[in-house]
Amino acid sequence: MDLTLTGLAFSAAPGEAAGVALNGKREAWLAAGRGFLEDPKKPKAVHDEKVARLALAAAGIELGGVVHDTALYSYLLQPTTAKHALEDVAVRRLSLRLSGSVAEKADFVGRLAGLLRPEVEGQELVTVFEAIEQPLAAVLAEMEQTGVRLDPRALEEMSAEFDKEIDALTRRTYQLAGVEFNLNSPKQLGEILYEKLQLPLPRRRGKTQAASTAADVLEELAELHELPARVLEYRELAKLKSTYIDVLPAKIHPRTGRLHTSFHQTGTATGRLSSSDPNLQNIPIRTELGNRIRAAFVAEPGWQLLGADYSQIELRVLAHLSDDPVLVEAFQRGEDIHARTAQEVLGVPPLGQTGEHRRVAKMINFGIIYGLTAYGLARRLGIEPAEAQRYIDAYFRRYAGVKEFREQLLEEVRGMGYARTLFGRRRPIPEIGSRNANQRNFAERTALNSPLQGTAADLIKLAMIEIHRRLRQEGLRTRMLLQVHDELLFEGPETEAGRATELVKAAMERVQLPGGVRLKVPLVVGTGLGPNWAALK
DNA sequence: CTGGAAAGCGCC
DNA sequence: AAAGGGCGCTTTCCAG
Repeated sequence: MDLTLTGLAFSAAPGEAAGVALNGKREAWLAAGRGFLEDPKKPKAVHDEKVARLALAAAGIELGGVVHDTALYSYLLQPTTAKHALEDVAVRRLSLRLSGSVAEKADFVGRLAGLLRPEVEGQELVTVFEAIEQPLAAVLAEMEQTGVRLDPRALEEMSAEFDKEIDALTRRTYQLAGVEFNLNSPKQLGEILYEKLQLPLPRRRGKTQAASTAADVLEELAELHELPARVLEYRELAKLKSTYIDVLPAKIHPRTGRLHTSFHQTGTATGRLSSSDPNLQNIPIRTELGNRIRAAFVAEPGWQLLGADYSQIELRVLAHLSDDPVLVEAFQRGEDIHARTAQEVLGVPPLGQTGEHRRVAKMINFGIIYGLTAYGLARRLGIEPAEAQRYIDAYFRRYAGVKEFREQLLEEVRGMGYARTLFGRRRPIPEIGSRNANQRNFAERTALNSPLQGTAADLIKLAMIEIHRRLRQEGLRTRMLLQVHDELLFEGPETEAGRATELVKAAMERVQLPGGVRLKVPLVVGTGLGPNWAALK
């Protein structure tokens, strides 16, 4: 089909998806497709630009022919703005409101493409758009449509079991409090802890100065009284039950029998994806009970799940961007980075290191990525701020390249007003020049973190595009299911698991930066196969 | 009854 | 004055 597409819009009736393509003469074609997924919770409409792409494909319009995407343009230009649906962008950029007709949408898309494309070009965002976001959209659409299999019976069993335990913990807590109250209410719990039981009031936190009952506070109070200990147990169970155990089975699609998340490509300030309805990027893994929920994500009979994750990707990006000799050398030699930091900062040679040394070093490494303060590190390590400050000073002495990088980066962001990833993706940080120290400190943490988190996001997105292409090229049936920031989940026939593993690992390790740039440090990828998501060892 | 803010917490 | 970056979901609580 000979179309010069200059835009994409979307509109949908129940069970139907429609794509609108627009050419240079502002004539619109409507391509409708039936049989796309309906959201059982929202039977009204599909309403998603990725589905519109599939509708176009169904009508024989090549996805490769699409050259503009106004939602993605708008996002790349203003990633800290929340909404990029056509309605929102039209109001923001054209001061025009949609009346609803498909032809009007097509018209607006055309006008917006003409307005936004030159801005994208002027801000050197074309590479990010063409090499990353545009090709990624179709990959995400396919992942959403594929969905992931969930064993609802496993969760139903857990539901009954959790009910019993939650009930027992509730009764025990009431007994310890000497009164019944709403355990889900931090306000009521605070009254019990700090008034009735006279437990020591923690430092007031947050803008409301409410008496905190957060987990780290309760952990300390648990040394003094049984009640906070039981509340912590109650909270873990209640959280898992209300957020996952009771919700996920209800979201299994009646026609596919699988769970279909939505991946949002225009939802984060840094370039990461997000996931919702349900969010499959926050499935529990940390605790024993949580891991049982993860184990309910399973492969079809005769198939296996394949997991692949980047190891320490943000620290590797930091090594590349900063060119710090110690950090680069450590990664080039394949060292355990937390052990190396323990050696550099705590002065303990690898063979003399205890678990505690490593825990502290790990906290410091993570803290660096997030722009830690002495106070924050002290609170997390349970030490004095002065001691934490000595660690931070020691870190920047030993990793002088990181210190230098941070200073140059802040200087650049002050001058430009935005931070950039290795690929040129931007994040505006206007508060970097604020006279309010609070705002400015926050901005400086953002300025350091955004290029690290954002470059890591760029890298895995590139890997996803390449993996999708190669799986297809090799004729494999293995399909991509989920992305969880530095991890990918696949499902495929057992018979091709070996080939798929090699393909995925190779693509992730050899991910090519636009312009043929190579990272100064290797990208290390771990893989695992198993019948369920918790068993990918 | 609905919407939104807050608190809290799941993940990377 | 706050005190580590990025998300989404649940519950409570309160205002309209």
